[in-house]
Amino acid sequence: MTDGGSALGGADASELFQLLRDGLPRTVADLAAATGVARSTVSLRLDALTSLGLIGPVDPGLSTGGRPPRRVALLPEARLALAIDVGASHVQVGLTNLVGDVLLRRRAPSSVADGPDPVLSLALAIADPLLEELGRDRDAIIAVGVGLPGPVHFETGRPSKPPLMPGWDAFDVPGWFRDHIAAPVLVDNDVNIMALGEHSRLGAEAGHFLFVKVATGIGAGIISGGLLQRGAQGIAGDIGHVRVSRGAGVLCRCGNEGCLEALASGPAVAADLREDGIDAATARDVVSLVSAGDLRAIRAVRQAGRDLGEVLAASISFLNPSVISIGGQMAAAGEHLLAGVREVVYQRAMPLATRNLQIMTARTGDRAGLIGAGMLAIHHALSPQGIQALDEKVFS
Amino acid sequence: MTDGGSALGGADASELFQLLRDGLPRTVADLAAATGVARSTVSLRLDALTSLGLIGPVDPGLSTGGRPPRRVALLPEARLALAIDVGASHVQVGLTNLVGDVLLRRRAPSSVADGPDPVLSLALAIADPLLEELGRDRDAIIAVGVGLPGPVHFETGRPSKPPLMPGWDAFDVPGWFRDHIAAPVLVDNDVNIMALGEHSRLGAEAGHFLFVKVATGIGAGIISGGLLQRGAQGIAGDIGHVRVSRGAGVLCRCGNEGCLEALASGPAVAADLREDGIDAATARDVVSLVSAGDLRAIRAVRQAGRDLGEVLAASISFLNPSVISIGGQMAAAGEHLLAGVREVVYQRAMPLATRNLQIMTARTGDRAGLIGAGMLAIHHALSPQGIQALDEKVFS
DNA sequence: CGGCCTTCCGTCGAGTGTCAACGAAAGTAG
DNA sequence: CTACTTTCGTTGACACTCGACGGAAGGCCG
Repeated sequence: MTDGGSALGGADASELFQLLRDGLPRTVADLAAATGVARSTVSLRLDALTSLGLIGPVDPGLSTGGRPPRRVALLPEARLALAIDVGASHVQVGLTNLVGDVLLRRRAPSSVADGPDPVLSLALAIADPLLEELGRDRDAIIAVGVGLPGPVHFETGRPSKPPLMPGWDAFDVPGWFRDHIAAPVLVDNDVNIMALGEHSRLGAEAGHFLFVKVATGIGAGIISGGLLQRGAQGIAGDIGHVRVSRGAGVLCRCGNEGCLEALASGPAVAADLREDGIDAATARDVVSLVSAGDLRAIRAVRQAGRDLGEVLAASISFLNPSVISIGGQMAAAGEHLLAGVREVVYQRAMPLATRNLQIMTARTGDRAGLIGAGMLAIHHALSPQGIQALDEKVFS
Repeated sequence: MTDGGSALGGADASELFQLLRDGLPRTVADLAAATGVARSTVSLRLDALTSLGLIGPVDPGLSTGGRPPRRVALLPEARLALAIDVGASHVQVGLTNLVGDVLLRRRAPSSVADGPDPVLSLALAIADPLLEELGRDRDAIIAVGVGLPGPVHFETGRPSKPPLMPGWDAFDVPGWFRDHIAAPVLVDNDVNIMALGEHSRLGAEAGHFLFVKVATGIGAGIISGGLLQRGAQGIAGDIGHVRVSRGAGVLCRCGNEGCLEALASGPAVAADLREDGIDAATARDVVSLVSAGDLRAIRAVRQAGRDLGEVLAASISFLNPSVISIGGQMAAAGEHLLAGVREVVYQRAMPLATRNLQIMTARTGDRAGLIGAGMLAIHHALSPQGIQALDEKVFS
């Protein structure tokens, strides 16, 4: 059966595999009950998956008076995902296992404005020593996830008219990788990637989830019904240029006035502080001041939280999320930003929508993007189609 | 094979059927190519579906030099869907065929505040003569769709704390029908239903769609990636209580101030006009005045459009829709309302998001809810699971 | 108008995948 | 150590799917 063809039984082994993707061990009887197929059939399909190397036996289950059932589970280290988080001034590269744990990661300065080839080459140059450290090679990579700081046409993996990334417009990122790694490449914008990363570390209660990145810009990623919502042009969640009430007369780099980003982003808060004679230029400076207990910085951050809360109150009415995570550099200002957000949200939004709503700072911190890039890659590679493609590749 | 069991071959006939749901005729070869299974197998499955009565032969295709291929298609009148649109003061009942055409419909005054039993009984009492008019009976009904003017827990079909519907809270609507019609019952809130109805009459370009109802209240239905987005508590799209800039000091019935609904709803515009000494009480009065060319009414409607546009500009940034339809009674004021909306939207929203965005009045008018209720019912009944359930029911 | 060609339909045997049953295996309890 | 319980791997029966084949239905041409 494995002679040049497929090892997967009825091609339904990939469906069975979906149950094991969470990494938890299961007995054959569990799987038979969950899928409705006979135990003997489950056994056959597990053999196929085992021969692919994706699953393996783990310690047997507890005996209930007879022979203890054997248990199988995903082998998390069977393959790796390569996660690449491209920022404006840095690139972060990591390797994750199949459940999304970041095994190794490394950051390096790199200007996205240098164009695709230098940045992606650097990312690969970082990845190789990481692979070596784990004793693996590029063949161990089952998929690549890439986050870029601008709008991306997800289906093709090409950036679409990114404002901050000269030379990247319509560049075929998956095509570039094709010469270097024989694995599928998924590309999405950095906020979506971070949303996926943070979402993956929350429980199932976060089925309707909003991730907000507050840094140099402000953006959001929407996960609804377990799916990332990208919108018609892939720019859903672009909340940085929604007008807020405090914004009359405040000009934004987008050419409009009163945008959220012009009031609540890191540079905007820093500019506010400079007007008070405080030396601050970036989000990082603001966070340092807040950490140091500077009252004026705290007040400014809280006001930024209120501005953000105004927009989030509207988004809560639209989307009715159950969890909102706030990440990005400014999230390091922690509770002060959130206090402002909550103040306005609980005043403005409808009680039913806020009753079970959690608003919190992102748990994943600066690893959100990397984790998300890994999750995006893994999600694709371990999908039924991905498993079948892998099967055809292995038994070619 | 049909002796007490299932007529559907490998239970995959229901998958094949999905291709035929659009009502277009297809040849066996078409279907074989589309599904990847052998022509002979397709033939067998079509036999099973034919014996269910859902599909049938239509005029053969054009010969390409040999025997012309036979073609099969959905029989749209094989079954009916019962559509019920419950409004605050009226109930509208209709019968649709399997592609969602409304065959007959009737409206009757009915106060939703009378409670579930009187309203639903009335709906059935209207439905029976309609059925008779078509020469059918209740057994012809394959599913029931119900729209209610308040939040609904979709999975269970129970209203959840509706403000305007005393006696309906947590009422088991599908359970009520169980004694009267042996068909699945789907319940959703009226705005979602209208969104489904309007969406079904737009082309595939409306994959990311926003429907806005402007009447006594203001609400929205979101369809993203082809799926209706209901949010964590099923109250997504509740945009009536988002604050707008013109709202300082304007009290809303929700207890807050500055809500969109307090400025741009039918009653709110009517109240504005009364301040100018014009006799107007409801949305209907406002629309009449606009139709009559009353300049003050036109100006008020346009201003309401601007207020709405402010909220929609934000929603465009969040969701990045490709089409926005505006329905509800106030939509009858047509271009004047839209002019205000467009004025603000094109000023505020980002160019990329508005570049390919269509903003229009709902094509389906006051039939939106009815069509949507029918589509909801049909969508469920003709899904793979629905077809299998039907099969088991017929060949029990 | 009849013969020939093209294309499609229905049937039938071969092959494959799935299932329930059965005996062997691997534990626990006394 | 024996009896009992539970699970595992195998195996033959059965159902489903596929490709092939002969017949059927229509167009084309002499």
